Amino acid sequence: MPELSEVEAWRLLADRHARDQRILQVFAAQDDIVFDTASPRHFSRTLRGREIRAAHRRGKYLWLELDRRPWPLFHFGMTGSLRAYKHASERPGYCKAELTLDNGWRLGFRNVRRLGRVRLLQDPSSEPPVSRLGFDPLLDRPSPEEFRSLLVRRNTPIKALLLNQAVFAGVGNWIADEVLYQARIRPTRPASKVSPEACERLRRVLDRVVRRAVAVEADSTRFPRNWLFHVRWGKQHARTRKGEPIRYDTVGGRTTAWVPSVQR
DNA sequence: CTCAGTGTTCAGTG
DNA sequence: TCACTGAACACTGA
Repeated sequence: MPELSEVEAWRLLADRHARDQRILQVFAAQDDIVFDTASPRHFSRTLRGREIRAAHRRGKYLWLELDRRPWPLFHFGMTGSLRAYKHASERPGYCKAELTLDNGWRLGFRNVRRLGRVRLLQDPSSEPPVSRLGFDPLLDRPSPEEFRSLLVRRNTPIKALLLNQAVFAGVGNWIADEVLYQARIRPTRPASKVSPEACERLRRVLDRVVRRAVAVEADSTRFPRNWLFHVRWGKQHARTRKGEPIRYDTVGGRTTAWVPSVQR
């Protein structure tokens, strides 16, 4: 699930439930893949008793600002999520970390495929991996010139460039397909060959799609009806709402849903 | 049983 | 060193 809008929705969830709350208890699963640097035991001991000041996000990374460093950083991988609930009995399956707060709420980090990560860092915003991220479409508003400069001298397909977190932080497979469809650009088009007009459409569409998805807290049932999102997994013979046939190809190493009659 | 998936990293190539 | 590609990682559900 986790692209920019989902992670932003979880940031809001964490911020609402945990801001100015003390961490009374920590559960950390025995999992040295998800806890790839700080051990579960070290994670628990470090966080217990701390107070949460705020939740932050950049790209697909989420971290908590505490009253004392280090701070926890979360990445959700392909199948992670964050949940809030009140009782241990509601702890979701594949829960890798859970914080119990003094207001009674619990925050649970779930990760089925174990491609997600939990780390402890002194200053997540200024050190890798967050410091290596490119512009974040929600936090940063690049000018047309700045945006255009991201595409020049790039020979990779525009779809692959959109997935590059060092360039477009937070854009994942569905956002990339959605914005290319709405901006009417072929996913395979080399980034440097995207025309200035198409580049400007892309900038505006990316801004609009991300803001809209965040405005409904990433609830896809509330995405506008004409978005490709709703039909992109219809698979064979899938069509847009207007009846345009959807095609599936691998671009940038990922399955790409696109509409040849619209994206030229 | 096989395969794909809302992601990232790293080895290998040019 | 840089840009880029494709496989590996891990596990569930179709």
